[in-house]
Amino acid sequence: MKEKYEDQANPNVSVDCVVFGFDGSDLKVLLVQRDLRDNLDIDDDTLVLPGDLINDDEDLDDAASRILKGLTGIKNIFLEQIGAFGSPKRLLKERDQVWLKAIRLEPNARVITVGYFALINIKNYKIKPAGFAKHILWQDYNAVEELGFDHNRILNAAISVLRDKLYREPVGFQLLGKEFSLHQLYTLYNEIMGDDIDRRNFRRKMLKTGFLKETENYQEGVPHKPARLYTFVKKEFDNVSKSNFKFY
Amino acid sequence: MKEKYEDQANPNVSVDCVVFGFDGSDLKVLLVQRDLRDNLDIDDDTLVLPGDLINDDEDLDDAASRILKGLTGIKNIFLEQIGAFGSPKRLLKERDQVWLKAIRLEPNARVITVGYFALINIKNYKIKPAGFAKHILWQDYNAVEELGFDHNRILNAAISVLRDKLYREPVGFQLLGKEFSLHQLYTLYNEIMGDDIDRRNFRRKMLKTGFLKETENYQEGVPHKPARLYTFVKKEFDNVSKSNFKFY
DNA sequence: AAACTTAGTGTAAAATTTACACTTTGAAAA
DNA sequence: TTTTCAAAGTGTAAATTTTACACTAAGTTT
Repeated sequence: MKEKYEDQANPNVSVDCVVFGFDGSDLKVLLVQRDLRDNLDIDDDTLVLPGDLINDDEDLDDAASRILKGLTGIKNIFLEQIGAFGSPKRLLKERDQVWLKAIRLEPNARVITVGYFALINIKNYKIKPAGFAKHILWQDYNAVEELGFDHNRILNAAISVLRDKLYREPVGFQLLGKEFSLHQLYTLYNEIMGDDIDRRNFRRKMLKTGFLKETENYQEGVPHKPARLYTFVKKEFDNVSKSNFKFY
Repeated sequence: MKEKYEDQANPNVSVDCVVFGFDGSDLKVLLVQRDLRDNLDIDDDTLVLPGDLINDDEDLDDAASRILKGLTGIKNIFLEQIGAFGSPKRLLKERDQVWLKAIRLEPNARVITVGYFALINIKNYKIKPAGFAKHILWQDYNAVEELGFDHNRILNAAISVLRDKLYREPVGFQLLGKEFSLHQLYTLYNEIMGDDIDRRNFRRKMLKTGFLKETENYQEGVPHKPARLYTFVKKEFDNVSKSNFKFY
């Protein structure tokens, strides 16, 4: 495995991605089991965020895109930087050291990592089945336990950023399909914010923004009155002065 | 100069600090003229943000603190990370290359930098005079022109973060002395937000927060009615649920 | 046809935000 | 000592936004 990094990887800087998805009722995070991913013969079922060292000629955003492309096959994912994580102790847990020694050319190098968070529509994009699939899982955000390295810390930072953004920018739409019902959007907000939003007020406020355009389509195959589907109109959002804007 | 970095510096990661100050009417940024700072015999009056490579055993925040301690002599400065800046082209301007070759052991190394922003009370802390002083200046934020490297980009990110924070958290107080008048606070908000805030509404809203405690002291030496001075009570802020809180 | 499930709708009260102008106080100038 | 200057300090009414709250409609399943 080691030669994988020989050419161009910068031994001191990595990128890790928190990929959020929403399955209609729960917030999910994409995790990988690193020993399986890396085909290592070590006893280690530790879950980690997808990540990698950056290449020396590669921008940070591009490194994150590359990783996500590898995982999902999708090129244009909503992706945003969270920040840099650089504790000198961030790689010192025992199992992390075992993994590093097994895979890195310079296992003792100081590595700082740059966290990204990505939002994808879990239904549209099946995880690329090739090779990867069995080492990757969508885990319930609330069920995440101890991850490798300092990845819990990165995940915490990501959820904060997500909540903050959800409140001020129309990012929630990234997690849903092109057309969605107001109820789906409502469930998403309620779940991620952990809050108890008034359904009627939420609906009114969302519609008032002007970012939602109603379509002529309705839910199908549901055992109750089908809801009208809406799409998100980005143009409208860009027009509005973003400052002071609150989403619910 | 080169030996300075030999021991422990990590050639691939640096930290740059945007230090904001407020002189009572204008927002200021701390800049350094790098050739003078580094005692280099090159013709280069380029201004840059204070920054340095990190040491290999040093956390990112600590590196930023170290830099600010060196500049100002103060240990506990309000300091927050902005994010990582890692374009592979960020060091390629011609004058930047000259500087790198003059000072770095590995001038061609890929360097990503982590931006920080700091708020200090410009009046309380004179810039450490020793050696540094003549290479350092407080420049009007609005008068900043082209800086070295990608530092304009970092500065832009910093001002966005500052505005955002000012709006939601009581960070403005970091820029003022322990006791301050409402007018000073008002001027600060008006200046940084570039906005035109109603004076009476601002006053009412600020007082209503409960974070301000009035003292028995008044301005002295001003050629008009002296204003009552207030202090900031952090305890109150921590009590309030921070979410949804808006400052003006 | 009845039961179930979610869709979809309006209003009144409370809270917040906005716009707006005059009097007070102390220092400096006349 | 009187006048002038500059900022301090103060209240209200109208508009807007937020909140709390409950029933009918529509389609599916039993």
